[in-house]
Amino acid sequence: MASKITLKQLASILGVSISTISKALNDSHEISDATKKRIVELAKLHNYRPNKIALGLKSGRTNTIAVVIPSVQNSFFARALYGIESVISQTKYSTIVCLTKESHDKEVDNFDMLSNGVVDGFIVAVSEETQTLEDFSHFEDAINDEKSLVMFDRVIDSIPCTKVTTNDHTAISEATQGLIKSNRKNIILLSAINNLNVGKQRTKGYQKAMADAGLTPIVLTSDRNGVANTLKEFIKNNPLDAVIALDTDASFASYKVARDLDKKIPQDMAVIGYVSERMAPYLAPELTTINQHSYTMGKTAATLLIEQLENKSNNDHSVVIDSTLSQRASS
Amino acid sequence: MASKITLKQLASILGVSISTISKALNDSHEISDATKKRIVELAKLHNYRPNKIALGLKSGRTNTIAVVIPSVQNSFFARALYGIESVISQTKYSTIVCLTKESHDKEVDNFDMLSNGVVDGFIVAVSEETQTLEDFSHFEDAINDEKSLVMFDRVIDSIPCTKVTTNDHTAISEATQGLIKSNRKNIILLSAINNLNVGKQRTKGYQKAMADAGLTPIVLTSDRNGVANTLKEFIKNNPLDAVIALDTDASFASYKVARDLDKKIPQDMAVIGYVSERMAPYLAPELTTINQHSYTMGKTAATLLIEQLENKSNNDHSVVIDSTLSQRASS
DNA sequence: TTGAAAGCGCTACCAA
DNA sequence: TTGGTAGCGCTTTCAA
Repeated sequence: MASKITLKQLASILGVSISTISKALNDSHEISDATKKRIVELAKLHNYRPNKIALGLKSGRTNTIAVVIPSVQNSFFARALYGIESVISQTKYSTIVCLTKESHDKEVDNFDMLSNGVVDGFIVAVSEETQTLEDFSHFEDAINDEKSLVMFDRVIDSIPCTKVTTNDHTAISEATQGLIKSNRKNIILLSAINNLNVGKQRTKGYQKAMADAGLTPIVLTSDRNGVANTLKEFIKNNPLDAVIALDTDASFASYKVARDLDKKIPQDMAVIGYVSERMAPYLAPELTTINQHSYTMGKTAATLLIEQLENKSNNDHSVVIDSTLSQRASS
Repeated sequence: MASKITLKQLASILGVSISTISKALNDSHEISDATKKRIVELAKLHNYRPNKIALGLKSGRTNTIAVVIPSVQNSFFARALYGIESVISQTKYSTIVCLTKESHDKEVDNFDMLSNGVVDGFIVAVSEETQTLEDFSHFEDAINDEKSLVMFDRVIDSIPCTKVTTNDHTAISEATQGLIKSNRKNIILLSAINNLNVGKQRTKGYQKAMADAGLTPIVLTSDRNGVANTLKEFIKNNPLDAVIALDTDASFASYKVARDLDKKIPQDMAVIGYVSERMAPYLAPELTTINQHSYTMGKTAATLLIEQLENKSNNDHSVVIDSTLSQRASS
């Protein structure tokens, strides 16, 4: 069946006016049941679907929202996206996903591209580069364009919009305190993401807890590939009885180094890490993690955006989702 | 700065006609350099951006393509998406990502929603339910609507469109043969994805290799959570010297069971699995994997779609990306 | 109960 | 070199 039939064509087939067709299909009371029926039947026969673009032009709204995130390979964002999608798909809205790869240019491009009539709102986790450059004009433009905007996880305080964050800082502080309470003294922090703001935030939580306890914080940073060696070199020359690993690579690397150097987890070396809840039980021993509840964060961000879109309430409130410690055998 | 300025407004500010503005902004030779300059300056001042929706209505094309995939939590699709995105973002096109969660309804909804003027083409990995129900009318409709269509990984043979697949069947056959050659006799296949067609395809490759060698194939299936126990129970009552694990959960579970039962990998039990190339080296011993080159598959699918979009060549050809064995220490 | 016409923002054809 | 106008597909007054 050749598709792509328009109101106009339908009208000429039936020999009625376009507006009659339009009204009938929208079940207007202005149209008699008889003609309504004829029209609906013909439309069904031809598999008529209203052209979304034309509707968008007319109404100024497209019922589409954009999710702009750095990556989808990172399990945090993958799961957050899942949460977002599960909310949006229950509504009349659909989702555009854009990946920035932490690039400011890409982020700006996406906003430019989508702001002009393509989407009604944005859910964004701000790219690293944008945070570094402190160039936020694309966000301001979007707000001026009367787009709804929700930031999650990576947020910019100075932009007036709804924000969904996690209290990472606190969670990691508490985790550190827990380690201290169980008599660990040489607690180091291992990170393959200290180029990222998130990494720095988490680091602060650790440093504060250590300082409060009168202990010296030690932060080991590296890139993804070098993280295992960085830790290994450190252990060879320094005492260590606990590691807090800031990301998946650092977490797995800690286990690898423990094996290589014949250190028992948690006896010789406790480990607390960031790994998806699905993965954690597969490690031996099972890894104690800091759970950021990515799915919930995504759902929350989406719910808030939808509310804003519907009420047009120019809301600018913040929600904090508590990160929690998932205690397992490694600490 | 209030945005959302239109040609019409620009025209009234400058006291010229809309078409003059349009032409000037498109750098038409019909317009004098002087007025062109005035207009471009004003446009820049007001941060004018053409309305994408209006352009779409006019041209019948939107320069947007949809990627319709089951999930993004699965590292295969996450990486494939990365490949797709890296190609698309080099072009004038942008990407809409839709997640079907293996649901036929969601897949059909997405196609319905996007076919009417929203996107120019589709890249799709067919959902499991669609394969089971064998209801492919949404693909046919899309083709009738003259949308470009590329399927990857999960493809439907009977639909005339470009396809990018992998020769999983062969790769796993060869892996099995390798195991046999190194004198493994009791090789079992472990799968948490045998509800999926992909799983069944892979299983066939294993079965064929075993049968060819005169060995009895043994297929252990389970869901994600039960997979470790399924293997454990089997080992307690049966001889086993190699495991081929069809998915990430089965792969990790094999390691867990080996630890629990004090089996050495690969001495007592060889393991070949499906795990992202990033993860494999973290396992002890490092896991031999079947690498599907997800990134390459994504890039290829996107490249083919773009070509089709540009040439309007109604291409219907297939590309096979070889899966390869990444030999590591576990086998 | 039905239809004609305007208009969403833009491009392109044809006149001036 | 510039401007008027039609039209993309649709909704929505206002008239008939």
